[in-house]
Amino acid sequence: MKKFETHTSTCPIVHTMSYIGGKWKPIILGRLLNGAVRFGKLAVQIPDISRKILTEQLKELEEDGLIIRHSYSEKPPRVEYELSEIGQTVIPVLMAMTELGSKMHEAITQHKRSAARAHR
Amino acid sequence: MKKFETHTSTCPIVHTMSYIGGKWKPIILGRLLNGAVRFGKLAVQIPDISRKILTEQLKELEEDGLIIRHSYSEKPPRVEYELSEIGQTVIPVLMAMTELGSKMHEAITQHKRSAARAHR
DNA sequence: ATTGGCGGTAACGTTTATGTAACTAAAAGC
DNA sequence: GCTTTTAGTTACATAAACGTTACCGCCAAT
Repeated sequence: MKKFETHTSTCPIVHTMSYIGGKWKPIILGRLLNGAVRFGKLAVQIPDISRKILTEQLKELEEDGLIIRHSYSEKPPRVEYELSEIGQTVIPVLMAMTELGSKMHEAITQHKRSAARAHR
Repeated sequence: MKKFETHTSTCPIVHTMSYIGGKWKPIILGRLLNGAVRFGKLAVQIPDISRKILTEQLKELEEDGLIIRHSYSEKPPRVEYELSEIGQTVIPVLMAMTELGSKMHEAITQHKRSAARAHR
């Protein structure tokens, strides 16, 4: 079994969280799973994110090399983002998180109902 | 292939992040993989977390039903935390994150070196 | 020359997460 | 009833993340 190191600067989990953690990065990455998507489409598909934050997160992901930015100088300018090779490696984690999220959410909702019932 | 929903309140990834996201929760959960651990030991094993935050995060994990708190009224009081059944379900994600973290960190470090070299 | 779509940036404000220091509770042994 | 150990809590402060609003730069079509 893998070691779960403690020392903050060497723990692999800490690294993972620093690259794909935060409120929006996993969602953005999830949107790029099926190929390149342009900026405007991302903004529409993730309605609750502000454009500023979207730009910011995309820039961080690009700096870390998880995504690639393609800028086409066209009639209306077009900018697309797609997963890089490094970015592809996060797919299993995204899948595991998706898998877990739906199951766990039900279980926890259930758990909280019981807990609420219990302390009455 | 799984759907990666967008709507913030239904996206499974968002749920996952809300339960095990944040700076410390994945680390704490990682420490509980091999069975119950007492409060003091957690504090020692995760040196950079303050006791207040540790308490706080443990309480949240307990409220969500991911961990179980056992309090023994003994000579020096003893409190142990262990993964619940729900908590066990996050193990695959933790493993995937660990797996990813070490590989990706190297790749990204490498990538950033090249990027730095490029813009000189 | 002006308008409209796209992909931003700048200045500023708010919220949420995390941190520090000092204090408390409970029980066993003396 | 005082001390020691463990596991907290309270009050306060700081930092990191996120959000809002308004504006900029480019180009093609009118």
